[in-house]
Amino acid sequence: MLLANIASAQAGLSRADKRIAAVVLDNPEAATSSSIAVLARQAEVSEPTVNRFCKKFGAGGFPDFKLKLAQCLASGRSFLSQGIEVGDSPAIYGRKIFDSTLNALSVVRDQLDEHLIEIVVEQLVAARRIHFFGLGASASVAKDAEHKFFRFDLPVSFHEDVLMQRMLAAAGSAGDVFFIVSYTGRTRELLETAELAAASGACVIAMTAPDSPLAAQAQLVIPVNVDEDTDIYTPMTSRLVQLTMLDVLAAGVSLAKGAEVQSHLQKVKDSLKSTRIDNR
Amino acid sequence: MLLANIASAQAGLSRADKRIAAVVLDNPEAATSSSIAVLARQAEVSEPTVNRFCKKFGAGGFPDFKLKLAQCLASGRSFLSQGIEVGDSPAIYGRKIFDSTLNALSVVRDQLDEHLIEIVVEQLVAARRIHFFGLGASASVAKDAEHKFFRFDLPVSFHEDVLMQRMLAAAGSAGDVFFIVSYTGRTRELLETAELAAASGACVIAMTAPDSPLAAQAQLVIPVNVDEDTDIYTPMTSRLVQLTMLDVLAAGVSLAKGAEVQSHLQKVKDSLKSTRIDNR
DNA sequence: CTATATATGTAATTAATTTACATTGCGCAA
DNA sequence: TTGCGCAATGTAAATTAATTACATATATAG
Repeated sequence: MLLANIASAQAGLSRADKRIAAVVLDNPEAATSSSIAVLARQAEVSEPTVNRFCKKFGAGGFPDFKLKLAQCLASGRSFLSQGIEVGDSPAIYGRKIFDSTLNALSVVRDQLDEHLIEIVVEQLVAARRIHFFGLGASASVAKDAEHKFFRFDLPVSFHEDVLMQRMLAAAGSAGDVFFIVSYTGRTRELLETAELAAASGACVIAMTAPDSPLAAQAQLVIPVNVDEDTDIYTPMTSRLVQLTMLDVLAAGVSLAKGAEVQSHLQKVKDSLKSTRIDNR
Repeated sequence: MLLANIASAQAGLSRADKRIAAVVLDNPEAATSSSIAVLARQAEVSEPTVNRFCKKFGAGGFPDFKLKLAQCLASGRSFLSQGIEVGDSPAIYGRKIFDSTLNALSVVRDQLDEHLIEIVVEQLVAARRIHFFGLGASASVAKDAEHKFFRFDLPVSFHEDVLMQRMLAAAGSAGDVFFIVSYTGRTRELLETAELAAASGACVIAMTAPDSPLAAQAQLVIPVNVDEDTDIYTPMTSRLVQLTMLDVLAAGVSLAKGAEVQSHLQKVKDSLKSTRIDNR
């Protein structure tokens, strides 16, 4: 975050600030453990200039700046905002992908809407039936959700077949929950399905981009607005954010159902044992 | 890392050190931005005692200690090794889940095997056919892989049907790649499928626990050994690690194929346009 | 070309950290 | 029990780091 700010602001900085930025960007790790005097010397700049530089970037002072820098590095954002390029070695593009994923997750973590989670969990626990719908890349997310919630003895189903989705949506009623996963929130079929479901009196929960038509249609929206380049790669980080959010919801459901799910879990686990080669 | 050390050492500390540890563990965030004087006051201890405490835990001094603490927190390990408990609010269990996910990913990031990635990418690019197999929770990972690699114009298929998997494996030949996803690496059906595939001369790539029977069977193993509690929750973090590894492999494939995939991507994207309500 | 604002540096001040040394308290042998 | 020795902790001084106030330089608009 901080590093990215410095990098992007670099062009519009004054002479001295440019030199400081260059030193910091060149070796951020070193910067986190140097004193203001060392940094000033390296940038060939006076100490107060370094201090002012820090304040310009939102830090309370030099120590605070170092702190933020360290956090920025540790949170795996070192390769942030650096797209994958043609010459990248596996180690480099691997790191870039992990870093951007880590970044996306930590941003979402810091913006978790406690109240929303509470409400969605309530809806899921109370539902007569829960349908997970998704298409394309979001289908595997929905599929994962089905598998996860099934373990908690919820009446779940998953469909990626558009016709099935429509039929179920049209046949919905109060007590049914339609949980629709979509990265864009603009897929026509899912929108129509959401409309049908809403019209039939069911509860529509959308995990999608917050400003999308699908979000507008849904009763509850779990916002997933990760900026990413989908030109070359399919949604990567957004999908992981979605899955992690589902993990959170699943945890909420299991806490809400409490002991009730334990026996069901045991049955599921027992049924899996015989499929493993050493019966563990 | 640091926090975990302090927590585990806590019992064997002296009176003053115990008090410092308690203050730090109680509010690590605050500790990162307080001065040694403030911390000493809170722990009702002298400043040099705090300083010595820092050095005991491998820091060069108090500032270095704060740095390490900040890194530890920023890397999403604050709630680490703290399981979800019954009284947890959504904000708490949400954070715990995100934190453990973040931690798992950053551990894997720091252990990426560049050479392995290179080899797997080569195999995928050269393959005549690629079959993604998985069962249960791993099925949605395999499904995601299919969707992702399809975009790169690779001859992919996905099956979660055990019979289909067996038939395809038995009918395999050199040039076929069987990419098998399994958390445990002990599922009998997948093992037998892997044996069949290997016997038919195909290449078996397993994304699974490194010390499992499936790993032993495979020609290439992408190790995913995340410790997690699967008693209550289905594999969460391991699944995300698997998906992210697949993202890395996909990036590798797209880099390897270069311009060749661009036109295919465009075709896929064009075909999706009309399914979106505003033709974006 | 001057007035004004902005950027940078110098030196002094203040705060933070570390070091050196003194004191306390505790276990243990005589 | 008493006093020796050692580890733990504290005190105060010295060092180092960071910030502030102010002076000077540099650029910019009129």
